[in-house]
Amino acid sequence: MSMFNKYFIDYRVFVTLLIMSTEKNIVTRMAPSPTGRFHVGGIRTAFYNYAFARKHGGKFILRIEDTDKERNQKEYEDEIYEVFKWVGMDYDEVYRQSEHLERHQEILRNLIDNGNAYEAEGAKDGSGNVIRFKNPNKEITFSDEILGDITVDTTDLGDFVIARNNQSPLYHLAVVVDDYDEGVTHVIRAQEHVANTPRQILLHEALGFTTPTYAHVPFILGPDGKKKLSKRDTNVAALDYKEQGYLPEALLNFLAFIGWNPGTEQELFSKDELVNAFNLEQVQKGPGGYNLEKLAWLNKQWLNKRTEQEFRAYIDPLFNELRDTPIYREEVMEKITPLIRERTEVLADVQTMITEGELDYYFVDPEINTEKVIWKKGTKEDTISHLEKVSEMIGSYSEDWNKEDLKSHIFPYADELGRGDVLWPLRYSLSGRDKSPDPFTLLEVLGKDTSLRRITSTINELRKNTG
RNA sequence: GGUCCCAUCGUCUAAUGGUUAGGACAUCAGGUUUUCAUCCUGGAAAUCGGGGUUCGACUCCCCGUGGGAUCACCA
Repeated sequence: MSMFNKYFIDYRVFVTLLIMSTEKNIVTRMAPSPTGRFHVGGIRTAFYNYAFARKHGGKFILRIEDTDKERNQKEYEDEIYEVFKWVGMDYDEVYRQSEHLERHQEILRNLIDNGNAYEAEGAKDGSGNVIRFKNPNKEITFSDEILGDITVDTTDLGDFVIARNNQSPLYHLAVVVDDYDEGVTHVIRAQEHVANTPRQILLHEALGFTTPTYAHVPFILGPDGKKKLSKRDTNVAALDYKEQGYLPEALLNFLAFIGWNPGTEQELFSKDELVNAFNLEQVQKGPGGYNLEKLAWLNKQWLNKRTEQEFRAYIDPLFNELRDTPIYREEVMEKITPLIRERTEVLADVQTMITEGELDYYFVDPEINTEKVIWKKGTKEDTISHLEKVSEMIGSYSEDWNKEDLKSHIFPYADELGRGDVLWPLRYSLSGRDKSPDPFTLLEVLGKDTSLRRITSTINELRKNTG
Protein backbone atom coordinates (compact mmCIF):
# COMPACT_ATOMS: atom_id res chain seq x y z
CA MET A 1 0.00 0.00 0.00
CA SER A 2 1.35 3.35 -0.96
CA MET A 3 1.70 6.14 1.49
CA PHE A 4 -0.97 8.03 -0.34
CA ASN A 5 -3.55 5.31 0.03
CA LYS A 6 -2.72 4.85 3.63
CA TYR A 7 -3.09 8.52 4.27
CA PHE A 8 -6.33 8.59 2.28
CA ILE A 9 -7.94 5.85 4.29
CA ASP A 10 -6.89 7.44 7.56
CA TYR A 11 -8.34 10.68 6.40
CA ARG A 12 -11.70 9.07 5.61
CA VAL A 13 -11.84 7.34 8.95
CA PHE A 14 -11.06 10.61 10.60
CA VAL A 15 -13.83 12.41 8.77
CA THR A 16 -16.30 9.66 9.58
CA LEU A 17 -15.42 9.88 13.23
CA LEU A 18 -15.67 13.63 13.10
CA ILE A 19 -19.16 13.44 11.59
CA MET A 20 -20.24 10.86 14.10
CA SER A 21 -18.99 12.91 17.01
CA THR A 22 -20.65 16.00 15.62
CA GLU A 23 -23.94 14.21 15.26
CA LYS A 24 -23.74 12.88 18.76
CA ASN A 25 -23.74 16.44 19.97
CA ILE A 26 -27.06 17.30 18.46
CA VAL A 27 -29.50 18.51 21.07
CA THR A 28 -33.08 19.50 20.38
CA ARG A 29 -35.87 20.54 22.64
CA MET A 30 -39.59 21.07 22.82
CA ALA A 31 -40.53 23.99 24.99
CA PRO A 32 -44.27 24.16 25.56
CA SER A 33 -45.86 26.47 28.08
CA PRO A 34 -48.56 24.99 30.29
CA THR A 35 -51.04 27.75 29.67
CA GLY A 36 -53.53 25.71 27.69
CA ARG A 37 -54.32 22.26 26.44
CA PHE A 38 -51.50 20.65 24.47
CA HIS A 39 -52.24 21.11 20.79
CA VAL A 40 -51.90 18.61 17.92
CA GLY A 41 -49.56 21.11 16.30
CA GLY A 42 -47.42 20.74 19.38
CA ILE A 43 -47.16 17.02 18.77
CA ARG A 44 -45.84 17.64 15.32
CA THR A 45 -43.27 20.22 16.41
CA ALA A 46 -42.23 18.00 19.28
CA PHE A 47 -41.97 15.03 16.98
CA TYR A 48 -39.75 16.82 14.47
CA ASN A 49 -37.43 17.70 17.33
CA TYR A 50 -37.60 14.19 18.67
CA ALA A 51 -37.06 12.58 15.28
CA PHE A 52 -34.15 14.82 14.40
CA ALA A 53 -32.41 14.12 17.68
CA ARG A 54 -33.05 10.39 17.59
CA LYS A 55 -32.02 10.00 14.00
CA HIS A 56 -28.68 11.62 14.68
CA GLY A 57 -28.12 9.93 17.98
CA GLY A 58 -28.55 13.20 19.80
CA LYS A 59 -30.46 14.32 22.82
CA PHE A 60 -34.06 15.45 23.09
CA ILE A 61 -35.12 17.71 25.90
CA LEU A 62 -38.55 18.61 27.16
CA ARG A 63 -38.64 21.99 28.81
CA ILE A 64 -41.80 23.25 30.42
CA GLU A 65 -41.82 27.00 30.02
CA ASP A 66 -43.71 27.83 33.15
CA THR A 67 -42.54 31.35 33.87
CA ASP A 68 -45.92 32.97 33.39
CA LYS A 69 -47.26 32.46 36.87
CA GLU A 70 -50.60 34.01 36.04
CA ARG A 71 -51.52 31.63 33.29
CA ASN A 72 -49.78 28.39 34.21
CA GLN A 73 -51.83 25.44 35.31
CA LYS A 74 -50.58 22.20 36.71
CA GLU A 75 -53.17 20.17 34.81
CA TYR A 76 -51.85 21.52 31.54
CA GLU A 77 -48.35 20.53 32.52
CA ASP A 78 -49.54 17.03 33.35
CA GLU A 79 -51.30 16.87 30.03
CA ILE A 80 -48.03 17.54 28.24
CA TYR A 81 -46.42 14.54 29.93
CA GLU A 82 -49.41 12.40 29.14
CA VAL A 83 -49.35 13.26 25.45
CA PHE A 84 -45.65 12.53 25.16
CA LYS A 85 -46.21 9.20 26.82
CA TRP A 86 -49.19 8.36 24.65
CA VAL A 87 -47.41 8.91 21.35
CA GLY A 88 -44.24 7.34 22.67
CA MET A 89 -41.88 10.28 22.54
CA ASP A 90 -39.34 9.74 25.24
CA TYR A 91 -37.10 12.60 26.29
CA ASP A 92 -33.64 12.43 27.74
CA GLU A 93 -34.05 15.36 30.06
CA VAL A 94 -36.96 17.33 31.37
CA TYR A 95 -36.76 20.80 32.89
CA ARG A 96 -39.11 23.36 34.24
CA GLN A 97 -37.98 26.80 33.31
CA SER A 98 -39.03 28.26 36.62
CA GLU A 99 -36.30 26.23 38.28
CA HIS A 100 -33.71 28.29 36.47
CA LEU A 101 -34.84 31.63 37.80
CA GLU A 102 -31.66 32.32 39.70
CA ARG A 103 -29.54 31.66 36.68
CA HIS A 104 -31.70 33.98 34.61
CA GLN A 105 -31.39 36.69 37.24
CA GLU A 106 -27.65 36.29 37.27
CA ILE A 107 -27.48 36.73 33.52
CA LEU A 108 -29.77 39.70 33.74
CA ARG A 109 -27.43 41.36 36.26
CA ASN A 110 -24.46 40.72 34.00
CA LEU A 111 -26.27 42.30 31.11
CA ILE A 112 -27.00 45.39 33.18
CA ASP A 113 -23.48 45.53 34.58
CA ASN A 114 -22.00 45.32 31.12
CA GLY A 115 -24.22 48.08 29.85
CA ASN A 116 -26.13 45.76 27.50
CA ALA A 117 -29.36 46.35 29.37
CA TYR A 118 -30.76 49.07 31.54
CA GLU A 119 -33.63 49.89 33.84
CA ALA A 120 -36.33 52.01 32.36
CA GLU A 121 -39.32 53.67 33.89
CA GLY A 122 -42.86 52.78 33.25
CA ALA A 123 -43.76 49.34 34.47
CA LYS A 124 -47.33 48.83 33.39
CA ASP A 125 -48.48 47.73 36.80
CA GLY A 126 -46.67 50.68 38.37
CA SER A 127 -44.48 48.35 40.38
CA GLY A 128 -41.20 49.85 39.30
CA ASN A 129 -38.79 49.68 36.42
CA VAL A 130 -38.64 47.26 33.54
CA ILE A 131 -35.36 46.13 32.05
CA ARG A 132 -34.72 46.91 28.43
CA PHE A 133 -32.08 45.45 26.18
CA LYS A 134 -29.77 47.99 24.63
CA ASN A 135 -30.30 47.27 20.99
CA PRO A 136 -27.16 47.74 18.90
CA ASN A 137 -29.50 48.42 15.97
CA LYS A 138 -27.84 46.18 13.46
CA GLU A 139 -28.89 43.93 10.67
CA ILE A 140 -29.20 40.27 11.60
CA THR A 141 -29.03 37.47 9.08
CA PHE A 142 -29.62 33.89 10.04
CA SER A 143 -29.82 30.80 7.95
CA ASP A 144 -32.99 28.88 8.62
CA GLU A 145 -32.76 25.17 7.78
CA ILE A 146 -36.21 25.28 6.28
CA LEU A 147 -36.76 28.83 5.11
CA GLY A 148 -33.24 29.73 4.02
CA ASP A 149 -31.50 33.03 4.74
CA ILE A 150 -33.55 35.62 6.54
CA THR A 151 -32.32 39.14 7.09
CA VAL A 152 -33.94 41.61 9.43
CA ASP A 153 -32.97 45.10 10.46
CA THR A 154 -33.37 45.01 14.23
CA THR A 155 -33.56 48.77 14.52
CA ASP A 156 -37.32 48.44 14.22
CA LEU A 157 -37.36 46.33 17.36
CA GLY A 158 -36.14 49.16 19.57
CA ASP A 159 -34.82 48.52 23.06
CA PHE A 160 -37.14 45.65 23.79
CA VAL A 161 -38.06 44.61 27.31
CA ILE A 162 -36.29 41.52 28.60
CA ALA A 163 -37.45 41.58 32.20
CA ARG A 164 -40.50 42.73 34.09
CA ASN A 165 -38.16 44.06 36.75
CA ASN A 166 -34.66 43.18 37.83
CA GLN A 167 -35.93 39.98 39.41
CA SER A 168 -38.25 38.67 36.70
CA PRO A 169 -36.71 37.86 33.34
CA LEU A 170 -39.06 37.40 30.42
CA TYR A 171 -39.35 34.89 27.62
CA HIS A 172 -36.63 36.05 25.25
CA LEU A 173 -33.96 36.08 27.91
CA ALA A 174 -35.12 32.83 29.46
CA VAL A 175 -35.10 30.79 26.24
CA VAL A 176 -31.75 32.13 25.18
CA VAL A 177 -30.15 31.26 28.48
CA ASP A 178 -31.82 27.87 28.78
CA ASP A 179 -31.02 26.82 25.24
CA TYR A 180 -27.42 27.74 25.85
CA ASP A 181 -27.16 26.07 29.24
CA GLU A 182 -28.81 22.91 28.00
CA GLY A 183 -26.54 22.77 24.98
CA VAL A 184 -29.36 23.02 22.45
CA THR A 185 -27.90 22.90 18.95
CA HIS A 186 -31.06 22.93 16.85
CA VAL A 187 -34.12 24.97 17.59
CA ILE A 188 -37.02 23.47 15.65
CA ARG A 189 -40.18 25.42 16.35
CA ALA A 190 -43.29 26.90 14.80
CA GLN A 191 -43.02 29.56 12.15
CA GLU A 192 -44.61 32.20 14.35
CA HIS A 193 -41.23 32.43 16.02
CA VAL A 194 -39.26 33.63 13.01
CA ALA A 195 -39.93 37.19 14.05
CA ASN A 196 -38.59 36.46 17.52
CA THR A 197 -35.38 35.01 16.24
CA PRO A 198 -33.44 38.22 15.54
CA ARG A 199 -34.13 39.40 19.09
CA GLN A 200 -32.80 36.18 20.47
CA ILE A 201 -29.73 36.30 18.28
CA LEU A 202 -29.03 39.82 19.53
CA LEU A 203 -29.11 38.42 23.03
CA HIS A 204 -26.78 35.56 22.10
CA GLU A 205 -24.30 38.04 20.75
CA ALA A 206 -24.44 40.30 23.80
CA LEU A 207 -23.96 37.27 26.02
CA GLY A 208 -21.23 35.68 23.92
CA PHE A 209 -23.36 32.57 23.35
CA THR A 210 -23.15 30.59 20.17
CA THR A 211 -26.36 30.79 18.18
CA PRO A 212 -28.12 27.49 17.58
CA THR A 213 -29.31 26.38 14.17
CA TYR A 214 -32.89 27.38 13.53
CA ALA A 215 -35.60 25.52 11.66
CA HIS A 216 -39.05 27.07 11.56
CA VAL A 217 -41.81 24.67 10.64
CA PRO A 218 -44.94 25.82 8.80
CA PHE A 219 -48.32 26.17 10.39
CA ILE A 220 -51.10 23.68 10.33
CA LEU A 221 -54.22 25.16 8.83
CA GLY A 222 -57.80 24.17 9.52
CA PRO A 223 -59.79 21.75 7.35
CA ASP A 224 -60.70 24.59 5.02
CA GLY A 225 -57.01 25.05 4.26
CA LYS A 226 -57.22 28.78 4.87
CA LYS A 227 -57.45 29.72 8.48
CA LYS A 228 -55.12 28.59 11.18
CA LEU A 229 -56.22 25.41 12.90
CA SER A 230 -58.51 26.39 15.71
CA LYS A 231 -60.78 24.69 18.14
CA ARG A 232 -63.74 26.26 16.45
CA ASP A 233 -63.36 23.96 13.45
CA THR A 234 -62.15 20.78 15.00
CA ASN A 235 -60.55 19.18 17.98
CA VAL A 236 -57.11 20.58 18.54
CA ALA A 237 -56.28 19.20 21.97
CA ALA A 238 -54.05 16.19 21.47
CA LEU A 239 -55.78 14.20 24.18
CA ASP A 240 -59.13 14.60 22.49
CA TYR A 241 -57.82 12.20 19.90
CA LYS A 242 -56.80 9.73 22.52
CA GLU A 243 -60.22 9.93 24.08
CA GLN A 244 -61.92 9.43 20.75
CA GLY A 245 -59.98 6.29 20.21
CA TYR A 246 -57.52 7.35 17.56
CA LEU A 247 -54.39 5.28 17.48
CA PRO A 248 -51.23 7.19 18.39
CA GLU A 249 -49.46 5.68 15.38
CA ALA A 250 -52.13 7.07 13.08
CA LEU A 251 -52.12 10.53 14.59
CA LEU A 252 -48.34 10.71 14.48
CA ASN A 253 -48.22 9.41 10.92
CA PHE A 254 -50.82 11.97 9.94
CA LEU A 255 -49.26 14.91 11.73
CA ALA A 256 -45.72 14.19 10.58
CA PHE A 257 -46.93 14.30 6.99
CA ILE A 258 -48.35 17.78 7.26
CA GLY A 259 -45.47 19.88 6.07
CA TRP A 260 -43.08 17.04 5.55
CA ASN A 261 -42.77 14.11 3.21
CA PRO A 262 -39.97 11.60 2.74
CA GLY A 263 -40.30 11.84 -1.03
CA THR A 264 -41.26 8.20 -1.52
CA GLU A 265 -44.69 6.81 -2.25
CA GLN A 266 -44.98 5.02 1.05
CA GLU A 267 -47.86 6.37 3.11
CA LEU A 268 -47.78 4.30 6.24
CA PHE A 269 -44.92 5.02 8.59
CA SER A 270 -44.43 3.76 12.10
CA LYS A 271 -42.81 6.06 14.61
CA ASP A 272 -39.45 4.42 14.07
CA GLU A 273 -39.77 4.57 10.30
CA LEU A 274 -40.65 8.22 10.60
CA VAL A 275 -37.59 8.86 12.74
CA ASN A 276 -35.48 7.06 10.22
CA ALA A 277 -36.80 8.92 7.22
CA PHE A 278 -37.02 12.34 8.80
CA ASN A 279 -34.93 15.23 7.56
CA LEU A 280 -35.21 18.97 7.78
CA GLU A 281 -34.51 19.48 4.09
CA GLN A 282 -37.87 18.06 3.09
CA VAL A 283 -39.93 20.12 5.45
CA GLN A 284 -42.33 22.27 3.50
CA LYS A 285 -42.13 26.05 3.64
CA GLY A 286 -45.82 26.72 3.22
CA PRO A 287 -48.60 25.87 5.62
CA GLY A 288 -50.68 22.71 5.32
CA GLY A 289 -54.34 21.95 5.92
CA TYR A 290 -55.80 19.49 8.33
CA ASN A 291 -57.57 16.67 6.50
CA LEU A 292 -59.61 14.66 9.00
CA GLU A 293 -60.68 12.16 6.35
CA LYS A 294 -57.12 11.18 5.76
CA LEU A 295 -56.58 10.82 9.47
CA ALA A 296 -59.56 8.47 9.60
CA TRP A 297 -58.19 6.46 6.70
CA LEU A 298 -54.78 6.25 8.36
CA ASN A 299 -56.43 5.15 11.55
CA LYS A 300 -58.08 2.30 9.71
CA GLN A 301 -54.81 1.26 8.14
CA TRP A 302 -53.15 1.17 11.54
CA LEU A 303 -56.13 -0.62 13.01
CA ASN A 304 -55.72 -3.33 10.39
CA LYS A 305 -52.18 -3.92 11.55
CA ARG A 306 -53.42 -4.85 14.98
CA THR A 307 -53.96 -8.49 15.84
CA GLU A 308 -57.47 -9.82 16.36
CA GLN A 309 -56.94 -9.80 20.12
CA GLU A 310 -55.67 -6.24 20.10
CA PHE A 311 -58.60 -5.06 18.07
CA ARG A 312 -60.95 -6.87 20.38
CA ALA A 313 -59.38 -5.17 23.39
CA TYR A 314 -59.71 -1.86 21.57
CA ILE A 315 -63.46 -2.17 21.09
CA ASP A 316 -64.30 -4.20 24.17
CA PRO A 317 -65.02 -1.32 26.57
CA LEU A 318 -67.86 -0.28 24.27
CA PHE A 319 -69.59 -3.59 24.88
CA ASN A 320 -69.51 -3.42 28.66
CA GLU A 321 -73.21 -2.72 28.91
CA LEU A 322 -74.23 -5.43 26.49
CA ARG A 323 -71.98 -7.95 28.19
CA ASP A 324 -74.03 -7.70 31.35
CA THR A 325 -77.25 -8.59 29.59
CA PRO A 326 -78.52 -12.15 29.10
CA ILE A 327 -78.48 -11.88 25.32
CA TYR A 328 -74.71 -11.48 25.20
CA ARG A 329 -72.80 -14.47 23.93
CA GLU A 330 -69.04 -14.58 23.86
CA GLU A 331 -68.89 -16.98 20.87
CA VAL A 332 -70.89 -14.51 18.81
CA MET A 333 -68.73 -11.62 19.88
CA GLU A 334 -65.66 -13.50 18.78
CA LYS A 335 -67.14 -14.25 15.39
CA ILE A 336 -68.27 -10.72 14.68
CA THR A 337 -65.10 -8.97 15.76
CA PRO A 338 -63.52 -9.20 12.29
CA LEU A 339 -66.81 -8.07 10.78
CA ILE A 340 -66.78 -5.03 13.00
CA ARG A 341 -63.18 -4.27 12.18
CA GLU A 342 -63.95 -4.22 8.49
CA ARG A 343 -66.50 -1.48 9.12
CA THR A 344 -64.39 0.58 11.49
CA GLU A 345 -62.22 3.59 10.80
CA VAL A 346 -62.27 5.08 14.26
CA LEU A 347 -63.69 3.87 17.53
CA ALA A 348 -66.63 6.23 17.18
CA ASP A 349 -67.84 4.11 14.26
CA VAL A 350 -68.22 1.13 16.56
CA GLN A 351 -70.12 3.24 19.05
CA THR A 352 -72.44 4.28 16.22
CA MET A 353 -73.03 0.65 15.22
CA ILE A 354 -74.01 -0.13 18.76
CA THR A 355 -76.30 2.82 19.31
CA GLU A 356 -77.91 2.45 15.90
CA GLY A 357 -78.65 -1.18 16.66
CA GLU A 358 -76.62 -2.38 13.70
CA LEU A 359 -75.25 -5.25 15.75
CA ASP A 360 -78.43 -6.29 17.50
CA TYR A 361 -79.39 -9.08 15.12
CA TYR A 362 -76.28 -10.99 16.04
CA PHE A 363 -77.71 -11.43 19.51
CA VAL A 364 -81.50 -11.36 19.20
CA ASP A 365 -83.99 -12.23 16.46
CA PRO A 366 -84.80 -9.12 14.44
CA GLU A 367 -88.19 -7.64 13.70
CA ILE A 368 -89.12 -8.39 10.13
CA ASN A 369 -90.71 -5.78 7.95
CA THR A 370 -92.51 -7.89 5.34
CA GLU A 371 -92.38 -5.02 2.88
CA LYS A 372 -88.62 -5.29 2.79
CA VAL A 373 -88.23 -9.04 2.43
CA ILE A 374 -89.01 -9.10 -1.26
CA TRP A 375 -86.24 -8.11 -3.63
CA LYS A 376 -87.13 -5.38 -6.08
CA LYS A 377 -89.73 -6.74 -8.51
CA GLY A 378 -89.91 -10.20 -6.96
CA THR A 379 -93.22 -11.73 -5.91
CA LYS A 380 -94.27 -12.87 -2.49
CA GLU A 381 -94.92 -16.40 -3.72
CA ASP A 382 -91.48 -16.72 -5.28
CA THR A 383 -89.84 -15.26 -2.22
CA ILE A 384 -91.55 -17.76 0.05
CA SER A 385 -90.62 -20.56 -2.24
CA HIS A 386 -86.97 -19.44 -2.33
CA LEU A 387 -86.80 -19.19 1.42
CA GLU A 388 -88.31 -22.63 1.80
CA LYS A 389 -85.89 -24.12 -0.64
CA VAL A 390 -82.90 -22.51 1.06
CA SER A 391 -84.29 -23.62 4.40
CA GLU A 392 -84.41 -27.13 3.11
CA MET A 393 -80.85 -26.94 1.86
CA ILE A 394 -79.36 -25.64 5.06
CA GLY A 395 -81.52 -27.97 7.07
CA SER A 396 -79.54 -30.87 5.70
CA TYR A 397 -76.27 -29.44 6.99
CA SER A 398 -74.58 -30.46 10.17
CA GLU A 399 -74.18 -27.84 12.86
CA ASP A 400 -70.52 -27.17 12.11
CA TRP A 401 -71.12 -25.79 8.67
CA ASN A 402 -68.88 -23.23 7.14
CA LYS A 403 -69.36 -20.33 4.85
CA GLU A 404 -67.73 -21.76 1.75
CA ASP A 405 -69.73 -24.97 1.99
CA LEU A 406 -72.99 -23.11 2.25
CA LYS A 407 -72.04 -20.86 -0.58
CA SER A 408 -71.21 -23.73 -2.89
CA HIS A 409 -74.67 -25.19 -2.45
CA ILE A 410 -76.90 -22.17 -2.19
CA PHE A 411 -75.25 -20.06 -4.80
CA PRO A 412 -75.94 -22.27 -7.81
CA TYR A 413 -79.60 -22.16 -6.88
CA ALA A 414 -79.51 -18.39 -6.48
CA ASP A 415 -77.66 -18.06 -9.73
CA GLU A 416 -80.36 -19.95 -11.51
CA LEU A 417 -83.41 -18.40 -9.92
CA GLY A 418 -82.05 -14.88 -9.57
CA ARG A 419 -79.37 -13.84 -7.14
CA GLY A 420 -81.21 -10.88 -5.77
CA ASP A 421 -84.49 -12.73 -5.50
CA VAL A 422 -82.95 -15.51 -3.44
CA LEU A 423 -80.12 -13.85 -1.57
CA TRP A 424 -81.74 -10.60 -0.51
CA PRO A 425 -84.70 -12.27 1.26
CA LEU A 426 -82.31 -14.69 2.89
CA ARG A 427 -80.03 -11.96 4.15
CA TYR A 428 -82.92 -9.80 5.24
CA SER A 429 -84.62 -12.66 7.11
CA LEU A 430 -81.46 -13.21 9.06
CA SER A 431 -80.65 -9.60 9.85
CA GLY A 432 -83.84 -7.59 9.46
CA ARG A 433 -81.69 -4.80 8.11
CA ASP A 434 -81.07 -3.09 4.79
CA LYS A 435 -77.38 -3.23 5.43
CA SER A 436 -75.42 -6.12 6.83
CA PRO A 437 -72.69 -8.58 5.90
CA ASP A 438 -73.55 -11.12 3.22
CA PRO A 439 -76.01 -13.98 3.93
CA PHE A 440 -73.37 -16.71 4.00
CA THR A 441 -71.37 -14.88 6.63
CA LEU A 442 -74.57 -14.38 8.57
CA LEU A 443 -75.47 -18.05 8.39
CA GLU A 444 -72.07 -18.97 9.67
CA VAL A 445 -72.17 -16.57 12.58
CA LEU A 446 -75.77 -17.30 13.56
CA GLY A 447 -75.58 -21.08 13.32
CA LYS A 448 -78.10 -23.54 12.04
CA ASP A 449 -80.85 -23.35 14.65
CA THR A 450 -81.06 -19.59 14.79
CA SER A 451 -80.88 -19.24 11.03
CA LEU A 452 -83.67 -21.75 10.42
CA ARG A 453 -85.82 -20.18 13.09
CA ARG A 454 -85.48 -16.73 11.56
CA ILE A 455 -86.16 -17.93 8.03
CA THR A 456 -89.20 -19.88 9.10
CA SER A 457 -90.47 -16.95 11.07
CA THR A 458 -90.09 -14.71 8.03
CA ILE A 459 -91.98 -17.19 5.86
CA ASN A 460 -94.79 -17.21 8.40
CA GLU A 461 -94.91 -13.43 8.53
CA LEU A 462 -95.10 -13.35 4.77
CA ARG A 463 -97.99 -15.84 4.71
CA LYS A 464 -99.82 -14.07 7.51
CA ASN A 465 -99.54 -10.89 5.52
CA THR A 466 -101.30 -12.53 2.59
CA GLY A 467 -104.38 -12.59 4.78
C1' G B 1 -49.50 50.16 8.04
C1' G B 2 -43.78 48.66 8.88
C1' U B 3 -40.86 44.23 8.76
C1' C B 4 -40.51 39.10 7.56
C1' C B 5 -42.36 34.58 5.34
C1' C B 6 -45.20 31.62 1.92
C1' A B 7 -47.89 29.92 -2.99
C1' U B 8 -48.31 22.33 -7.55
C1' C B 9 -55.09 18.54 -8.29
C1' G B 10 -60.75 20.12 -3.39
C1' U B 11 -56.82 18.41 0.59
C1' C B 12 -51.63 16.30 2.07
C1' U B 13 -47.69 16.27 -1.23
C1' A B 14 -43.51 14.35 -5.34
C1' A B 15 -40.80 16.26 -9.27
C1' U B 16 -33.96 20.78 -6.76
C1' G B 17 -33.81 23.35 -15.84
C1' G B 18 -35.68 18.52 -20.02
C1' U B 19 -41.51 13.72 -16.80
C1' U B 20 -47.63 12.23 -20.87
C1' A B 21 -46.34 17.08 -13.87
C1' G B 22 -46.12 11.23 -10.01
C1' G B 23 -48.49 9.25 -5.35
C1' A B 24 -52.16 9.41 -1.24
C1' C B 25 -57.07 11.11 0.97
C1' A B 26 -61.72 12.61 -0.85
C1' U B 27 -64.78 12.19 -5.34
C1' C B 28 -66.86 9.58 -9.81
C1' A B 29 -67.40 4.86 -12.79
C1' G B 30 -66.81 -0.42 -13.17
C1' G B 31 -65.63 -5.07 -10.88
C1' U B 32 -64.95 -8.49 -6.68
C1' U B 33 -71.03 -14.32 -6.81
C1' U B 34 -77.80 -9.36 -3.55
C1' U B 35 -77.19 -4.75 0.16
C1' C B 36 -73.42 -2.19 3.59
C1' A B 37 -68.32 -2.52 4.41
C1' U B 38 -63.60 -4.36 2.73
C1' C B 39 -60.69 -5.18 -1.55
C1' C B 40 -59.34 -4.49 -6.93
C1' U B 41 -59.36 -1.66 -11.61
C1' G B 42 -60.14 2.75 -14.16
C1' G B 43 -61.56 8.17 -14.72
C1' A B 44 -61.83 13.35 -13.70
C1' A B 45 -58.73 16.76 -11.15
C1' A B 46 -53.07 21.17 -10.22
C1' U B 47 -47.99 24.35 -11.37
C1' C B 48 -51.88 32.19 -8.69
C1' G B 49 -51.03 36.26 -12.79
C1' G B 50 -47.46 39.05 -15.80
C1' G B 51 -42.68 39.85 -17.36
C1' G B 52 -37.72 38.21 -17.91
C1' U B 53 -33.00 34.53 -17.99
C1' U B 54 -32.50 30.00 -21.02
C1' C B 55 -32.49 25.88 -26.75
C1' G B 56 -35.84 24.55 -22.72
C1' A B 57 -38.90 26.83 -16.37
C1' C B 58 -43.24 23.95 -11.50
C1' U B 59 -38.09 24.69 -10.75
C1' C B 60 -33.82 30.71 -11.32
C1' C B 61 -34.73 36.50 -11.24
C1' C B 62 -38.19 40.80 -11.07
C1' C B 63 -43.13 42.92 -10.51
C1' G B 64 -47.97 42.11 -9.17
C1' U B 65 -51.98 39.28 -6.60
C1' G B 66 -53.45 36.36 -2.63
C1' G B 67 -52.52 34.25 2.16
C1' G B 68 -49.93 34.18 6.85
C1' A B 69 -46.69 35.72 10.96
C1' U B 70 -44.95 39.55 13.93
C1' C B 71 -44.75 44.54 15.70
C1' A B 72 -46.42 42.51 24.58
C1' C B 73 -44.00 44.37 30.89
C1' C B 74 -47.34 36.10 27.01
C1' A B 75 -44.61 32.13 25.73
